[in-house]
Amino acid sequence: MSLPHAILTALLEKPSSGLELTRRFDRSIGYFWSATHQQIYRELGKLERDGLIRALPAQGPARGQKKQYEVLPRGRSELARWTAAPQDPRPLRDPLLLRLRSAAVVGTDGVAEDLHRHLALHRENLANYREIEERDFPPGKDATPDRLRHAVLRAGIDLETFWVGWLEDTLRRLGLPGQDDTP
Amino acid sequence: MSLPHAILTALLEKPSSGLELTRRFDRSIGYFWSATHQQIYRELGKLERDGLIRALPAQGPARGQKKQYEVLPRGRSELARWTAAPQDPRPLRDPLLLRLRSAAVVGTDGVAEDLHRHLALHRENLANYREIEERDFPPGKDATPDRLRHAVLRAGIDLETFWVGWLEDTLRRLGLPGQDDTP
DNA sequence: CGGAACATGTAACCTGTTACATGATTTC
DNA sequence: GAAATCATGTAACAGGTTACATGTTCCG
Repeated sequence: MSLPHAILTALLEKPSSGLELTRRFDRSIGYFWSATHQQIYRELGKLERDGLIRALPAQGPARGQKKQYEVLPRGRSELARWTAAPQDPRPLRDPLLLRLRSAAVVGTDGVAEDLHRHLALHRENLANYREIEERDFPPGKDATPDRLRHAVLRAGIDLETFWVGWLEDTLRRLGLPGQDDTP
Repeated sequence: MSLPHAILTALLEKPSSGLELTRRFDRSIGYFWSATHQQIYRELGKLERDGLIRALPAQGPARGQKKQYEVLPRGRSELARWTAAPQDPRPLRDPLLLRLRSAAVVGTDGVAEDLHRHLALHRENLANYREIEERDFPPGKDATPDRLRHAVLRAGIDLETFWVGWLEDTLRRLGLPGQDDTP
């Protein structure tokens, strides 16, 4: 439902090949919409067949040859249509919360260790996002597109902040804080 | 990957029929793991074939007849195994953040209205969760299972709090706060 | 008896995941 | 010329969504 629109957005920001897109989905775009290269190639084929994007002219066989894509007018208007249309917020679906609920029934063996691991990962993400914020959004950049991209990054920062705080708190309340809960 | 374990948890908390499970997935469990009745019936069949749960003895035809399920020992140990096993945090995948990023490219038409709608929905959820907290977790309930369930609810509350704050902030920064941004 | 609500299911489809296949280019 | 890396793809499967089908019980 959203992958094609993620790809259209990425290609409008900068025309790319499949592999370049994959790389970008491992960095900036992937921070809020992840995708593997298999998904991306499949979707690129579909978008091309539907006339929303096209491959820049290239000769020779397909395999192993770089293929650059760009968005066609129909692709841009489809993206504009999707962006303007209302959408309901997706219900939360988080395995970690489910796991705590099941731990309330079958016991907490192994859970605290994994919460510590998650905590470390979220701290890493948070540090990473903060670096990006300092680098890409110094005070003063005020055009609307920048404000929108900054708002998206802030969401990432605030969500990671939430996880770090919640995990610290939960570990403390479980009485199994381990050795490194307040570094 | 997690639906069967959500169902096992729910059935351990209280043996239920398919429809009762569906109802519970619309309330408490669904707050962090949503599922439709079609998914649930499909999965119940699979869990029964695999010997993790069983239907309590009932005669007559299947259609239209209530069917109560309970967890078998193998089901409980599978749930315990899953709960103890490490899992990586799922990468974020949020259509609303993607939409803001695309709005940075194709324009913000229609976006602010929908952000207001989301804001109202998140405020409702938040009020709902706070009521549940007051009702189900008065100060003093301190057994570990309660602390775990309370931690899960706190995550819901904190996440909704994040969304409300982020949406208010984003609407303000976009300069399109509408009429009811600080009620 | 007829309609509403209860209750269980089937089928088709779409999206995402995992494992593997294949050709091209670079590097030693 | 062998190995590593770049680059594009295929196939099979798992999980989630949407639409529909069917029988039962309750109530006026």
